[in-house]
Amino acid sequence: MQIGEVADRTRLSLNTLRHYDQAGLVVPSARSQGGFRLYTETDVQRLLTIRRMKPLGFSLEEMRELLEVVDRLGAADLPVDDRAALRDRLRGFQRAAQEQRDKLVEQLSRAQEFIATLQQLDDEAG
Amino acid sequence: MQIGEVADRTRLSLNTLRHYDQAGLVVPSARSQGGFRLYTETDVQRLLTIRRMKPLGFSLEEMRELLEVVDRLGAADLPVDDRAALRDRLRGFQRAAQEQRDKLVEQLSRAQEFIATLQQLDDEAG
DNA sequence: TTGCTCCTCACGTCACGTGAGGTGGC
DNA sequence: TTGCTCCTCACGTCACGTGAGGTGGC
Repeated sequence: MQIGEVADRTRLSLNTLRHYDQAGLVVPSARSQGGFRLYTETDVQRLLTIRRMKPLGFSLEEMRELLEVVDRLGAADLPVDDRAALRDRLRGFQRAAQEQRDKLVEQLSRAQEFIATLQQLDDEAG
Repeated sequence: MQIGEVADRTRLSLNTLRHYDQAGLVVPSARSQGGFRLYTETDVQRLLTIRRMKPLGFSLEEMRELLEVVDRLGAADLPVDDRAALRDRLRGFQRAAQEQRDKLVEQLSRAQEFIATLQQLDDEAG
């Protein structure tokens, strides 16, 4: 799949996709002879996951780490110690994600208040 | 009120306050002899309003414009034409705010899904 | 061959953050 | 006088956006 189709499917810009490639967040699985980025279905799923994470305010580097942890946890034969360490890191991300979600909820309700204030102002000006 | 107290009350950083000053978004009402920024209660209220708007993703310039419209609508003697024009601009901002809020709500639910996925992964790894 | 898609620099932008070096004010 | 708060540059950063000039591929 070329970058254009991926951009359409993920609603991410061409530049964003190139930026994620350069940042090592989602490196396309292959390149064509001419150097065109070639994405697999798995790559696209990864990008969609990233899009879900974005509102939680993680940096690209943090998202890269989280995805790495998730990938490695998926591996079949993993030493028990490694698995435990990975789960600890995963829990750290979980906590951060939940805190960020709580903040988002609060921001949303403040934004809601603000919108109500605008409405009131409009009514008054009528 | 000096910048430090304002930072505490608004939970905005010193740098952010200076940046808003330079951007013309909230210019402190006065300066001390020595050049210290002096904020009034009105300035602080303005900053709190901005904090409410921030999640809606407006640029500093757009927030500046919106606040100007709101301020000018508050004026007592305003030609009818001006008032109508200001209300039009206000409605534009209202629409943008509502759209942004809708997007935020959607992002939040996607983030929620993501958190659930993380939880599931953690459970499975147990 | 044409035209659409893609490529890599390189520089710009937005909203700040981070020192460095210096001064104000109770 | 001391120490804490504040000041202005100037440069850095993060996540991209925006051309410029060139090439790939059906």
